[in-house]
Amino acid sequence: MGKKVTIYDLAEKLKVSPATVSRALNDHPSISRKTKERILSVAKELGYRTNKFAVNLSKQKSNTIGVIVPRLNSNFMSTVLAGIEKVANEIGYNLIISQSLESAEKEVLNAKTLYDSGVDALMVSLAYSTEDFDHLTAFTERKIPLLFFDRVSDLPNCPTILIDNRAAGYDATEHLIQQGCKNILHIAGSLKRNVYSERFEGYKNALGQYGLPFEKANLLEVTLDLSQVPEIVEHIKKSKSRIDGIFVANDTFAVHCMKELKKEGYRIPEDIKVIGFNNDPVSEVISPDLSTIDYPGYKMGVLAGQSIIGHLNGSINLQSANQITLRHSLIVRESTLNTENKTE
Amino acid sequence: MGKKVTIYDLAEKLKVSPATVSRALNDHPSISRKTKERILSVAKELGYRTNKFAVNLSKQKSNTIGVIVPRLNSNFMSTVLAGIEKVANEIGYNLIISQSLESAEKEVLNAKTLYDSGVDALMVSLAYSTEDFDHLTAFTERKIPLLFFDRVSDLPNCPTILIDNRAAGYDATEHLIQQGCKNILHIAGSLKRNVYSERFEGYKNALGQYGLPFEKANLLEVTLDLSQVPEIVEHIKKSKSRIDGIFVANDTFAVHCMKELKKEGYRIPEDIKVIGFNNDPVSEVISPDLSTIDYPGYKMGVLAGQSIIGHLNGSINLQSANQITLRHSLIVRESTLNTENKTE
DNA sequence: GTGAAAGCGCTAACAG
DNA sequence: CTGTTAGCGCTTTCAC
Repeated sequence: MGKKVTIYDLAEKLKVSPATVSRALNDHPSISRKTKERILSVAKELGYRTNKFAVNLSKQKSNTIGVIVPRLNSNFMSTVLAGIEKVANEIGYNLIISQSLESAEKEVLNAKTLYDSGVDALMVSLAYSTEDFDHLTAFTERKIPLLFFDRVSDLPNCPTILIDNRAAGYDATEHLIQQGCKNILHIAGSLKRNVYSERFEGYKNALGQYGLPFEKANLLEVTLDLSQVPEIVEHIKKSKSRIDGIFVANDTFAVHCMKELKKEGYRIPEDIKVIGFNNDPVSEVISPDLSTIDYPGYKMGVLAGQSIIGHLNGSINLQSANQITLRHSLIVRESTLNTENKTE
Repeated sequence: MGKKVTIYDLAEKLKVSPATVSRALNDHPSISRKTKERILSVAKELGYRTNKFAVNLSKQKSNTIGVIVPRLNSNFMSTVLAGIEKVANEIGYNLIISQSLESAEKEVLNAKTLYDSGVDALMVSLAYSTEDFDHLTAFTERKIPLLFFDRVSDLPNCPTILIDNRAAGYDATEHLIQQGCKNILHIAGSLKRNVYSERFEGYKNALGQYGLPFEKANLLEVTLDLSQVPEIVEHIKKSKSRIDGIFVANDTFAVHCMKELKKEGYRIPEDIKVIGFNNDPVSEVISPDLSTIDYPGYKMGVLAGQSIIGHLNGSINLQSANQITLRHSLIVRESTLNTENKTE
């Protein structure tokens, strides 16, 4: 592999113009089959490799998609990313991935960097603390496709892809109610984010629907950091009216609550039933295994990728903000088993 | 935010040359404090944003690091990536992440793409099926730093970062032996990859050290796909001499084996002891909780990032191929508890 | 301390 | 079907 072969080298060697070489290399229709072949063969022979820097500058695009996620290392997010990467990779786009670590400031910085890097599109799932979206409107103003997934915003004209969190929250809560729970605790993440606020709404709606009162004390808004598990359990122990069901906004946290509750002598599902969210691998490993809401992360990634690529190719009209809602589903396992017959 | 402000616009407005503007923007020493300030202020005022495409072309570098991993969506890998991203992000490098999906062909393709994209450095963790490394030598030939982590190669002059898999395999096996196991099964991944072959070696060494014979039938080389769990369990049930210990090359697989074994009536650790590898979150969730080897993934990512950046900055000599070995540690939990006193 | 000018390698409008 | 000619926006010698 030699050093730096350019289209000029090829042009010179073949006694044609650089333009012709460029066209041949890009399979331009108006180049004779013959010269195309000659050029291609010499290119291969000399080990020519196209210089993306030059292409990018000339075309003002980079064949690159930027992604900002709260964090890479959660099962759900890495699964989504795997889906995105797969489709991006297949059609030859590179993926620049950055994490906001749930910090709005970092999200802003990342957005700036990606903007300056000249990404052709941006996909984001918002940080906990993000409140305004100026760092993102810069993209839409420049007509750079901007897509939200999972943790979305209400920015106009931006495709979003998510599940119906309200319905999912409703389903989870309804299930607990149907299994006999009367006093259900809900453990939520930051209510600034749609995913948590809507799950909470679903929870409230279900309570209302079944004639159960919503107690303020039964909503715990936390960061879902595992270090908070003990205080949650403490809360449950101290609760005036006995809590007999918990709807947790994610499986990991749910599972660790279960562990702690079991240590404290609670029997699940006899004393207290638990349902999580996400269908994380841990939900199948805990004992009793955890009822949950299946969240199709990989599919979400794939669809997000396809959607953004559609916009990039102009095959979808960016103006008509479209929203894709994926189907979730309730997964019933042992942690919410109705044991009334046995325990009564 | 206006449209496309270039250094020429600034130059014109300020009656200076583009060169001066460029220097000022890059904080070049030979520009007077005064003009520097003027330029900077006008730049801000006009909303100037540097065009990376032009910079890249001019400098022939991209401020971008490529990463190829087998897959994004494993807890271990996403944790490593989180570490890499953190340090890359901090010093202003972008990360292009791609997955080989354990396929050598895809790895080759990804390498080509990243090469053409002009990444300044490449970090890779090899696919199962990769056998030769021509797709990677292209990088070293062009003096592009190439680093391996976790699944490494023996390519000369490439920094690698890993743990001592042989010692870790030894430790795991030794632990089982010390807990009274006499007939230990080892479930390995592709023995083409250092991580698995060396864990296997460690296993064999430990057996030898303790005077236990190594039975070929006790080595199972699998893809570690969960669909293989049933056949593993079948193997255990059918084994001539009763298997009393299993050393599994990763926790996820170990955990699912445990579930299946429990279903089949095996008591863990009484009938059979199990130890995994990675200290994956699931290892703490299964019951009995799983003994394992702690694998510092995040730290590995951080160090890998720092190492490659050191090379990029020239602060480390690329020629002196260095190898960083991280410390692993045995984590003893219930799944390997010696219950002899109780059961005898 | 600042300017002029030559690239960096490729693309694309316009001619022929 | 092919060549000419400007860019794309920034960096960087080499002068002054």
